[in-house]
Amino acid sequence: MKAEALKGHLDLLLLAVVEDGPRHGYALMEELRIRTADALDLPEGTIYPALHRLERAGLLASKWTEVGGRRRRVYELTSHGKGTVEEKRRDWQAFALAVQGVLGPKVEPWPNPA
Amino acid sequence: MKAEALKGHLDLLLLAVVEDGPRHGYALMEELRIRTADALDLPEGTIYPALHRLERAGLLASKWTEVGGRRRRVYELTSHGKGTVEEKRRDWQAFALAVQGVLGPKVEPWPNPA
DNA sequence: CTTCATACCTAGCTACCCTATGCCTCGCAA
DNA sequence: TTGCGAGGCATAGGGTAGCTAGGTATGAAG
Repeated sequence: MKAEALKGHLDLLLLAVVEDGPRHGYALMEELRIRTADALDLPEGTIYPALHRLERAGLLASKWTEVGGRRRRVYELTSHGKGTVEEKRRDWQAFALAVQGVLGPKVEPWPNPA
Repeated sequence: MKAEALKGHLDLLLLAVVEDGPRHGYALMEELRIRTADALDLPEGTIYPALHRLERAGLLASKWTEVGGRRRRVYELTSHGKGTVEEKRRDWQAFALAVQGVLGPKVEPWPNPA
């Protein structure tokens, strides 16, 4: 997976996971890796700055916690973040549909679970 | 459509269109716009440098033509480009599937034409 | 006691898309 | 005949954002 591919989509991924419940950075990293079967194995230098950016943007809020002597910064969606994640979902769908449209009928779209 | 969303995927889009037959830059621009119903309306400053990059990388080859007093640079896929576009298609599918997997069952995948 | 996993941070690099601008021709309208 | 829009190409410069590589610290396992 080329690095550039992720650009502009990472925020959505992080927000979407946090949407399922508060998470700390390291857990987000792990969860992205597992939910994508190692397709997205993002380094810490990607995750942490992104979280800080999202917090600065008011989409996430964090608080420090202590678990077994280890400090964790736990993030959760703000109300503004909740709106934004839905917007970004739609943006992704539009983008993916556009790309798929250009690629044409040669490719198999992924299976429809419906 | 945020600008960053495209990063790392433009090459595939351009190669995929040229795969359908030789095209010049301006035509590629128009075709991307039309095939995506205006979802991807890319400026010239995006298209032309990308084409130069792809040619330098040996994926495209160009020749100048003259049509109605207007010079056009027409691009076509090299054999190396043909291999690369297939590889990039697979990369895109893997990436899109990964993102969709993270987004979870909340979103409707696009309709399956099959 | 060393190593590994957990857990956080950031300066600097790099890739690449976009803005803004410039150049040229043709066709058409004022 | 002078403008102007569309067609057609090009590039310097800027901004964004992910990654590399380095740092700090704890707890568990060897």
